[in-house]
Amino acid sequence: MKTTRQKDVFKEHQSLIARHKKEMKNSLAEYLQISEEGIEEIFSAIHFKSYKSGTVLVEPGEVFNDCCLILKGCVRQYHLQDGEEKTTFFFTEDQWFASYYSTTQNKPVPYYLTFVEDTVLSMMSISSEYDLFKKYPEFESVCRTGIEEQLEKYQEMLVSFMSSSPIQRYMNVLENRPDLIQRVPQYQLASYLGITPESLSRIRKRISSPK
Amino acid sequence: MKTTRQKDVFKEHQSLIARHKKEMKNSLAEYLQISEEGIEEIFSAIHFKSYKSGTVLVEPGEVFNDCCLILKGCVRQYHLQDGEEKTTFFFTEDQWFASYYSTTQNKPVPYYLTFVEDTVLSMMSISSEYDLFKKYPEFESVCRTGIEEQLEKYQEMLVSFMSSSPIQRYMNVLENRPDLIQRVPQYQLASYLGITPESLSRIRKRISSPK
DNA sequence: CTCCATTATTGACGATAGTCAATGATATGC
DNA sequence: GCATATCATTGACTATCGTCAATAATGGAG
Repeated sequence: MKTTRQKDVFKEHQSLIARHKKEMKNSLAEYLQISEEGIEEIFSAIHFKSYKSGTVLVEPGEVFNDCCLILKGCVRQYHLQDGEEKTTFFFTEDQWFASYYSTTQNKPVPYYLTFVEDTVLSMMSISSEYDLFKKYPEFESVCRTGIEEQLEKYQEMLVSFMSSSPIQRYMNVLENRPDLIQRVPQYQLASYLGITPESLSRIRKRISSPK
Repeated sequence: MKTTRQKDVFKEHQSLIARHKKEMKNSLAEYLQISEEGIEEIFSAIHFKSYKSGTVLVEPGEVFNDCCLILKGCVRQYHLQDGEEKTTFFFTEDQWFASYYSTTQNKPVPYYLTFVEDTVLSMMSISSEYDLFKKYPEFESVCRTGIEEQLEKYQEMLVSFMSSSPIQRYMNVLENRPDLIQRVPQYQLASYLGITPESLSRIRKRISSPK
């Protein structure tokens, strides 16, 4: 994006959105054995939106009502602790996030969600999701399966984090999400690994020159 | 349980199971607006079982097919890493666990589930769960909500673990799950906090005598 | 291109964690 | 109740991390 003017980004995103709209409709029709109108109704609840790098999607104190899927870009979740930013997640292409708790209990989230890059999201409000669940049990089934997968993924992340050292966690990112190291500033990656930027810098040094 | 003979434990568990059966049927009828027969069918898929402390529920290499709710007792999840036990979860009363991944993909789990205490579980095989979902969308709805809650809980645990130091994690357990400190051997708690038993011992000392 | 703000690296030092070994305390089985 | 295995604590030492401060590199804005 470095030398690309915003206008171009926007244009690029528009065609990307058009492509994804088509794909998504096809997937819906493929996975759901329901009427054409049903597909239309579900599809029309999905919104596509383009965001500029550095902007904020949600911040502490706000209720977060949407389920978001990343079509392109990167979203960072973090909160402030004693004035320090603690980065807890990086969401990238094909990952989704939501806060059912915030929506159903009408409670503000305790974290920020910001865009690390120019980003394109598809999103559905959780209240329409719930309405559609009632109307189309098959849709609920598909989403439930997705939630089960997500649950298992977070369990694994927790297990992995709990049972490894900072250096192992860094190697783990190197292996499983190598793109992150390019996409994300190092001080954000550091707190994502549960350490300080200085420590991460030294870990990288240790790895590159294993004397 | 120390001075209780196994026969007594069993008897105690039998009456506990009887009580929970009644309660659970009532809850089903309360939360699900479906026919009497539907309630019966769902209820009959739930099994109640009593386990002795120290025994194993699942071990690496086995496929884990049940969704388990703890009525009484404590289950520990751990795996071996370089010959070391890494404890990753303690499940206690009213908590549930399952591995949808293991069941649906027919893949063995990579961890042990063992009983830290004499334990009573109610369980449903995930395949019957899925069958019942098809037949009773309302049942799926209720379970889906439970899974959403669980997902959010694990996200929060991960955030909490990532953004705190060993001593903060210990204080966190002291605050949120004080019973664990009594119920669970310290070396297991240590690896649950991501540290060695020696370090936990020193942390406890630091806290008790803050010179 | 230059300037300036932000980010990354390095150094020095104290605090904490890991490791290995020894000793105490506790539980468990016989 | 005693013997033994397991678990918890302590000590000594090393490695790593956090902190604070200084310097170097990077990247945007104008």
